[in-house]
Amino acid sequence: MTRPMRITTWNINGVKARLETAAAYLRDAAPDVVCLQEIKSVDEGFPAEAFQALGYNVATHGQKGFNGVALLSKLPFDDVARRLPGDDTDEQSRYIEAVVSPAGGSLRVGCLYLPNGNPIGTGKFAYKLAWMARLEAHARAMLDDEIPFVLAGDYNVIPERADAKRPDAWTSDALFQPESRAAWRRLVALGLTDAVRACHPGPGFYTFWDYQAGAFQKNDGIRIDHLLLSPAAADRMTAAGIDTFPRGWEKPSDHVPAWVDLDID
DNA sequence: ATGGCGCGTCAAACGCGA
Repeated sequence: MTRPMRITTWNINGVKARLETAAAYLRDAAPDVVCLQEIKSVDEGFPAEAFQALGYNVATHGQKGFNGVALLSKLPFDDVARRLPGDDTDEQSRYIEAVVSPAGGSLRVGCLYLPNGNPIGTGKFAYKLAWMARLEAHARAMLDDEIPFVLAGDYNVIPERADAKRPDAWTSDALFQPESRAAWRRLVALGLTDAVRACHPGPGFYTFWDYQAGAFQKNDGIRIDHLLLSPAAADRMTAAGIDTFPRGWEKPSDHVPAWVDLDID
């Protein structure tokens, strides 16, 4: 029995500040494909060599100071796209996708950093909702073309009350607004599978804990990093989970890795 | 209930995140 392909998403909150932490995790967990968000680096400043030394091919879509996403893959990839379709004026680096082709069939992997959207009632929240509509249209187009895919990243959406330790603390936050949650539900309703939720039905699974107020020590977390699978990808899912332990390391990101295993070797 | 952090930019506070 061959090892399944593991796809991991991780908002690392600054690739340079997190290089040692990320390398230690990747050496140990050895995911096949990694979607990184908030690299906070331009492409030329991304430490690609450090990841290549761990056996990864690297593609980045960086930006100075903020945002920025990257794809790492042990298998070669092609058809790299660095924009989410639907708005040619969007200057923020929040999306990169590529096609990886294990023996069992090719898979398109989209790595996304969905806008935070705070504070609500501003252009930032409108941008979040517009971005989600573009993501939905893109997912719909891939489904229409019968392309197997995984859309993985920091969605900045708390889907349900069970996805927060203290849901009432988030009611006025863009991450838990009815409009944000409705847009998430529309995405799922296309026929996509929330991998971690499908494998872990209960509460208490979080991917983010604020740096402040000892949130991690109190397990005062939220689940906002997700992997959505197309039907064909979901048929191949063997496991999914969240690796909480890097949050307890020195100089951690405020997010932790979430992953899915697909049997498509 | 409250206060509480960290990163990048740039060289002191400030924007931004969630």
